[in-house]
Amino acid sequence: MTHWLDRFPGFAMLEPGIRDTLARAGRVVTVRQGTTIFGPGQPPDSLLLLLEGRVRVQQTTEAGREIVLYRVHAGESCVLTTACLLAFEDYTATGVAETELEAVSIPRATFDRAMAESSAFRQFVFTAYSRRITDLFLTVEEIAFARMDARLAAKLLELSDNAGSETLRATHGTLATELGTARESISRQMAEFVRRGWVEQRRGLIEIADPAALRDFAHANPV
Amino acid sequence: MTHWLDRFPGFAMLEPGIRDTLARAGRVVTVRQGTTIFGPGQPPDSLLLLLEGRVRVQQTTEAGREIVLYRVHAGESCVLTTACLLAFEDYTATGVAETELEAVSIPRATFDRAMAESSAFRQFVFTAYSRRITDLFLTVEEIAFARMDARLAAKLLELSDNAGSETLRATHGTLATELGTARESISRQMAEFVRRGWVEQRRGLIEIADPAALRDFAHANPV
DNA sequence: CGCCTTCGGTAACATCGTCACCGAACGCCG
DNA sequence: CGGCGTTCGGTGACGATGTTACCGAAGGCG
Repeated sequence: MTHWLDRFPGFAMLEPGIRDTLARAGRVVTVRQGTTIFGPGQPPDSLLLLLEGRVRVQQTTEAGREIVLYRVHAGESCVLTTACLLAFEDYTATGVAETELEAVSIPRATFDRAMAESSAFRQFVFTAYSRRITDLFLTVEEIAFARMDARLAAKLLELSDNAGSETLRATHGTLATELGTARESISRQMAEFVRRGWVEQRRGLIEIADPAALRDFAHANPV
Repeated sequence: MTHWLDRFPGFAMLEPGIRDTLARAGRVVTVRQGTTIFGPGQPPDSLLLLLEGRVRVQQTTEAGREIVLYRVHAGESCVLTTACLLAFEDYTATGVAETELEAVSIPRATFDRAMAESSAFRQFVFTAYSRRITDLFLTVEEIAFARMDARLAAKLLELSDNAGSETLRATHGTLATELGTARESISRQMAEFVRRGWVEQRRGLIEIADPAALRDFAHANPV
C-alpha cells in the first residue's frame, strides 16, 4: 500500500521535512455518502484532501433553486475549504459527499505551517485555486451562451464518465439542478434525445445508447 | 504623500522585513486606458497591485461573444495574475484597463519570496482569491436564475457607483456585454425603464433619473 | 391491494436570444 | 455647410427556454 501522500501528484516534489509533518498530522477519515462537508454557517476546521470519492459543490438561492458549480475528485483538494481557512471569509456554497469519501484531514495549524515552509505545497494549493477559477470562467461562459441541448449532452457524458458506466442514476430533476435550469426543459430535451436514439430512459435511469452521437453533438455546439 | 504600501489595508500587518523588500522591489507604473493587461497568450510577468483605476476582466467565446466576469478596483490585486504566477496555468480571460491605471508591479521573484516569508502577504493574496471565487459563485447564480430586468437595474447602479455619477457613458451594446446578453434585450428593457421614468437616455449616454426606484426594483427581484 | 410520494409529460404563456432590417445620430471630410 | 459612412438604437418575427399549472404513471410501503 502506498502512502496517501503519494496519491497526490502535486506532492511529488514536497520537501522531506514538510512531508513528514503532513504525514504525521494528517488523519485519514471516511465520510458517509450524502454528508454535507461544508456550507453556510458550517465552516470547515481543516483542509480536506480527497483520496477516494467525489464532492459536489453547489449554490442555492434564497428561493431554493440550485445549481452545481463543480466537483472535487480524488487526488484534488477542496479549495473552497482552503479559502475559508486562509481568508476567514464566509461563502455561500455547499459541499456534499456525492459518494462515500476517503480523505485526509489536515489541521489548520499544519496547513498554515506547510504554506509557510513549503513552496511545493503552495504550488499545490495555488494550482487548485487556479483550476477552480478558470473552471468557473468557463462555467459562466457556458451558462450565458451555450444552448441547453448541447449543455445537457455534455453533462450526460460527464456524469457517465464519473460513474464509469453508460447507465446513469439520475432524474430529470437532478439534471435540471446540475445545469441550473427547469425540469421541464430537461424533459423536453431528453425526449428529443430519445427520439434520435441517443439515449433510453426509465424512471430515474438513463442509458446512453449512442455516446459518439452525443459527443459529436456536444462538440458541434461549443460554448 | 503616504507610501503606496499604506494604501492597501491588507498590508497593515505586514512584517517589517518583507515590507522593505516589497517597497524596494515594487515599481510604480502607469497604464493607459484601454490597454490589455493580460489575456490568452499574453501571460503576466509580475503581480499588479492597483493604486488607482479599474481593470475589467472579461471572457470571450470562440464565436466572439463577450461577458464581463468582474472588476478589480483600487486597493485590490489582480488575483488572476497571481494564479498564473503561482500555478503556471493558462487562462482564457482578458484584463483591460478600463481607466488609466496607477499600479505597483511586483516582480515574480519578490512575489515568491513574500509568499514564502510573510503570513500577512499570504493572507492578502488568499483573501483576494477567496473574494473572487465567492463573487464568481454569485455571478453564476445570477446568470442562471435572475431576471434580465433586475440584472440590468443592478448593473446600472453598479456602473453609476463606479463612475461616481448618475450619468453613464454606455451604449446598449456595452451593457449587453456586461450582462452576457443581446443588445436587443437591453434596448427593450431600457425602453421600459424610460417609460417608468427611472432613466433617460441619449445616444451613448444614460442618465439615472430615479436611483431609488431602480434600487427598489433590483432588491425586489433578488437572485 | 390501496395509498402516498416522486417522477415524467404536456399545454399555455412569458421571457429572452436570434435574425433581419431600418432609420437616426454622430464623426469625418470635402 | 453638406455628403457620406459608421455606429447606435428601435422593431418585428420567430425560436428556445423558463414558468405555471396540471395530470397520470411508476414505485415504495404498509
